[in-house]
Amino acid sequence: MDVNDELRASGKRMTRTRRAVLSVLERSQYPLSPTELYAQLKKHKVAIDLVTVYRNLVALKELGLVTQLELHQEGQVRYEMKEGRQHHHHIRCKGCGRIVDLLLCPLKKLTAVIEKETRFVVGDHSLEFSGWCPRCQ
Amino acid sequence: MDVNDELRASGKRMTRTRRAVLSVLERSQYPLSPTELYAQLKKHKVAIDLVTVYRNLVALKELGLVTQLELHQEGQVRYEMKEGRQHHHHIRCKGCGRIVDLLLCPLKKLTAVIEKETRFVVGDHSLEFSGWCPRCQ
DNA sequence: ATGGTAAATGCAATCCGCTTGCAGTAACGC
DNA sequence: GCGTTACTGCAAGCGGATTGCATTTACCAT
Repeated sequence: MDVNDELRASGKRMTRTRRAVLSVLERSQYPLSPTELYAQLKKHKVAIDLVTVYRNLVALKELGLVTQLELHQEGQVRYEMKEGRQHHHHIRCKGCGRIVDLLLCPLKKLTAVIEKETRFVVGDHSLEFSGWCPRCQ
Repeated sequence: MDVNDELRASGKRMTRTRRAVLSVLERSQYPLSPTELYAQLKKHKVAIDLVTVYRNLVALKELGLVTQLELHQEGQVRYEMKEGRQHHHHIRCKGCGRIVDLLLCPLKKLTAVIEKETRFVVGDHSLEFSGWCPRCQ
């Protein structure tokens, strides 16, 4: 089932702007904020309103095609394509803002411990690091 | 060195409003957002401006007396007294919003791994869980 | 291919958490 | 007490995100 079919399957449509949003997200090496995504679209001469960017991101998130993340102390959200990538976390440089993937998640076991101790059913977790990248140290 | 001395030591003062902010934070069983803190103060008939709450929280954070945290998908920050408590994380119920302390942090070793792999110097991390509490399941 | 309908869009306005500027107030060392 | 300067309140402002509404557009049924 390709993206187009997934959209249709939940009553959504593939539009000019949605295609453009997906395309920029797919090309990006790091998670984008709505504003950054908007800027990219402008640069590629795509006529689109910032509001439409926001609404498309919400739609794609609902569909499970993109992941929303909130980096520590950034005050904005970011999105990245899910598309086959496994669950992972990020580290952000306090100097230059560069964001790097961490290809690990150590929280499987911990989740079980927490569920036992708190009697919560654990849904999501959020884990983000910040620090200084090699260049900014 | 008590709170009063700590304030003076960094050129700050103990004021009526600051005392009230500290008092509410000390009494709270869970981390408070500035707005919640403001509401508590109103309830206790403390005349104070919301801006002053914000500014006091910044000051107390700079002094290292309180910890600021950002829970996943909440869109606001929270503060809790540091006062002898060890580093820990939280879980938040998606139903009722209740916040519970998790008295553990499994990230010491992981931090070393990350530093080796990414060549970042890791500063902070943020780890928050969300799920469903016993009552809301 | 075309017409109907509901999703999607653009624009303006609005919300909400938080910050800033500034003039007046008050803490506290002398 | 007095003077310095941190602190406060009020108003205004800011940035990210959301909402209302009239218009446009995707796409299914015909």
